[in-house]
Amino acid sequence: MELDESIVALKALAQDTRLVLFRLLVQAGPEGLPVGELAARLRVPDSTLSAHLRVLRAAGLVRDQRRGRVIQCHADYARMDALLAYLTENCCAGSGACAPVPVCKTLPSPGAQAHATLPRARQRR
Amino acid sequence: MELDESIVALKALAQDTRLVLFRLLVQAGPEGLPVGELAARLRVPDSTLSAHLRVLRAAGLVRDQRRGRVIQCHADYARMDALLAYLTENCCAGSGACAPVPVCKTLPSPGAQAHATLPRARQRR
DNA sequence: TCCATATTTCTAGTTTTATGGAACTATTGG
DNA sequence: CCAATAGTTCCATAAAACTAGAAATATGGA
Repeated sequence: MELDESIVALKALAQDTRLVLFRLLVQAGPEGLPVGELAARLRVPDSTLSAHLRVLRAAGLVRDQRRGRVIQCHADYARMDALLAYLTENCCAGSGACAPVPVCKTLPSPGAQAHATLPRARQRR
Repeated sequence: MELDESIVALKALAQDTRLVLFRLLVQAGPEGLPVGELAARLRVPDSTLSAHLRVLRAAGLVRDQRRGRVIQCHADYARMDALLAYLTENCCAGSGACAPVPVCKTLPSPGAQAHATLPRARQRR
């Protein structure tokens, strides 16, 4: 991972709601959780949650897939590993003081890598 | 490290200038670098650099000591380790998908090893 | 087709962050 | 004490982020 991507990922995690959200997804395992379930657990309005999810998706930390009406989200472990590796290599190991990069063996995610994002919203008004 | 502290540390690193700045300090080793040297290398005005340093200090990632007129800054490796440990434990290992926590030590001590197990979060439903 | 459910996008208001000039503080040396 | 150097704080401005209601889109089922 490069500097720019790392910044985006760090920004994505550097916010209370999003860090808790991401943690929830990580703990939920490869199956992940539906958007609605996340909103309920975090007690945040749908639109707010959606905004946060967008940030995490843009950072590559969360992916999802539509299952009927429900969109199931899951953490991208490999991406998180890449971030940790970047930090360990560039902001820790550079000094020679740190242990080797932690290599995470990613569990194959169920299903896919596709974003279940809507095609494109029509202009309203 | 707790959630709040992690957020502060993540916010501190989630900015181009500050991440590069911190990386510089890490690479500079325990000696660190003077504030003026940092400003020169990053090509930012003194006041801007000072503001960034303040954020990194507040996050506990950078410390400094005055040597005459010069203030010498250095990275706090232990703090960075704590952040990486938090992320690994809470946002990675919770899934059982990741390797042990990387333990960085400022001084070489053979006894250290990673926390292998983690508090598993409540399963849903 | 029409309706209910799930989620996103739009929009606006509020807050936070980043930036840099100018003034201020601290330290050293003459 | 004075001047020079190293940093910080103060302040204003501009940009970005957070939040959430309302409207729009997507899907499945009766």
